[in-house]
Amino acid sequence: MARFIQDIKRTHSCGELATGDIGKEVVLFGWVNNRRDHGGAVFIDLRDRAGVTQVVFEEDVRPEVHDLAGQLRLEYCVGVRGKVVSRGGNVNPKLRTGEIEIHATELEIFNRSEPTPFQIEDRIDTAEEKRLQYRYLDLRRAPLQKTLMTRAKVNHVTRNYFTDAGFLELETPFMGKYTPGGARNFLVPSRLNPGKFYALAESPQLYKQLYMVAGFDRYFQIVRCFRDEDLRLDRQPEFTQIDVEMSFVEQSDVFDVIEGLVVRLWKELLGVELARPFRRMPFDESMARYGNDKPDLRFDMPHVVLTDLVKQHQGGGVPLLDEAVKAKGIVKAMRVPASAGLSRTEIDKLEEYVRGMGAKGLARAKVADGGEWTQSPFAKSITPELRKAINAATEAQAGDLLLFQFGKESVVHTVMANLRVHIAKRMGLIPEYGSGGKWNFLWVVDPPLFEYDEESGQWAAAHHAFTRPRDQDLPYLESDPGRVYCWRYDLVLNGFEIGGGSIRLHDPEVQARVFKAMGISAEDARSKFGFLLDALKMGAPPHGGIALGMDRLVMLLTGAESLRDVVAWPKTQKGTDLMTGAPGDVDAKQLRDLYVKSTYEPGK
RNA sequence: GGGGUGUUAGUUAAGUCGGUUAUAACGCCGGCCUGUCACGCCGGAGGCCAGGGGUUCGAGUCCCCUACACCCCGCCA
Repeated sequence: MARFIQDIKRTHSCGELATGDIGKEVVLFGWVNNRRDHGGAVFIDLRDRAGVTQVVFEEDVRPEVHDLAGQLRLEYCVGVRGKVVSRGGNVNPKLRTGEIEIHATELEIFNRSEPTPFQIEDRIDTAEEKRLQYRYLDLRRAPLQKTLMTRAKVNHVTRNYFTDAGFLELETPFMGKYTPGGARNFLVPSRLNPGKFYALAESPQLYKQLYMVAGFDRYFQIVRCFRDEDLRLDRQPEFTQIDVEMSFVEQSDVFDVIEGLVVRLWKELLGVELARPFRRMPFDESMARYGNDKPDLRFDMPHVVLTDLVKQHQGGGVPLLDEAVKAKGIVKAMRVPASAGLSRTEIDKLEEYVRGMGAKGLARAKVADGGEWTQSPFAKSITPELRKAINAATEAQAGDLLLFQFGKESVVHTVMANLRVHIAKRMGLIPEYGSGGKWNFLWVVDPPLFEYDEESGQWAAAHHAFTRPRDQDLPYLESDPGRVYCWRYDLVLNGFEIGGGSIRLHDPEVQARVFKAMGISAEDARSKFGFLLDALKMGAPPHGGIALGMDRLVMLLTGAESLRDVVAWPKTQKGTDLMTGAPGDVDAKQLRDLYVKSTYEPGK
């Protein structure tokens, strides 16, 4: 007797049969997506990753097969043999295969299924906690199947693109030496070297630069990276980067290559033709107008920096603003057009929202017909001159609402940046995915090389210590590090940073000066980065590169709301895996073998 | 480290001012049905209301603590 799998092989997927196949005998394998038992006839929607096909078991054709079909329940895994038949007048327009059905002559139940903890439907309304606990069931759903297929295709297109362009796909170690600065590393104890630890690579940065020194002048890798930092909607502790490095290039060469990739991805995955070149914006402008270096430019509603205006007017009669600028803080405002129609209650809610981000409050002013302010803590004391100047600077019209933040620069930027997006969402300025969508790509360029770290009182690398400063700024490296700008760039899409890179420092002399400006001694630099510093001294070519966040690309390509929806097996916000229970305990012997002892005391 | 939201059948939710036996839909179990496709009809089972403590004559409901999940700040060169 012929058996499924051994003798009866699958002939088609559940997503491909159409009227052209009518009359064929076919074999489908899959899962019971739905059943409708009418007594004399049993209808089964059979599902695999390609789609769904209706199978009919009729009592008067094969009574024993019909009886077995009566036992079928949701998610049973089965094989079916039968004939493709036209549905005649019973077409189901919602199914791709809805013009045909299979009249089954044979059925095998490969495996029954207990009732699943949640139903496998396209619509996802199950708590994420439950979905993650049974991720293998969650992944049976069509939307996640589609997402992972998109992910596979992104990998495929990327490999083809770079390989065609003469790049070599080369690997780098995951287990390396800990280097300070940057993200916190996951550590791996070394059994063979008691008391020593490997660090899991937070990026292949140093190795890819060394590939350049070695002469592999065009490198790429689709690579996992590990960072032991707190998680977010768009941050997982292990994530995938499309990592690229090139020799003998300047910034625009990197942009050309990456724009080419992105254009190809959007065309092949979405059929969308993107315009090139992508827009560019200096870092300082991005901070001033949008409060961060990853502005969502699908809508405008910019911030206006009022610090200088307030200074010119000696505080303009408003003690709070005066104090803020005297304490070296900044003052920013944002004009919310009257059309937003924010009620007083809604504005009060906004105040709660910004307090959660460290704001002390949310000063506001409603602009009246003559330009006067109402509903504002400033209304009584502000001088008409400053008020008029602010109205002019923000282009405020009657009915508009002005929102203010003042004080510590970093807080003001963060609060205003989030507020801008928050209000835009409420106003419906951000189009839904798939609604003709906007793809606002942006290169944020020319950031400062250093940022001042108030805790240590030191200038620290804003990104990493191997970024090349602008030649014209080199004279200020010692005298005024804050005005040294560099060849670093971020690629931003719709408010998400999807990539970042730089032209690297290949000149050992400048490198030494950068370390010095950062307060890192030559000995220190040697012990931490000696191998790279040596390499730079041995004919290192001018080089630069970039890394794209592959997970974020897929998230944006698919319209997913969270990185967890584009990662097959994601971690929770506390870094746990609800399915396997990782991270878990290990026994004492394992720890002894590794010369590791836990100091953790529960409850402390 | 900090701020916020949430946790009620297997799942998703409702549950009023603190009041009697905690509802519904889907799923599950039993029965009927040959054209359904969110099939339909009849019947049934299923709950430590996250856990602990408190207030009260009485708590799913009010208060406190804990756990877990999510969102944000810090952090993420």
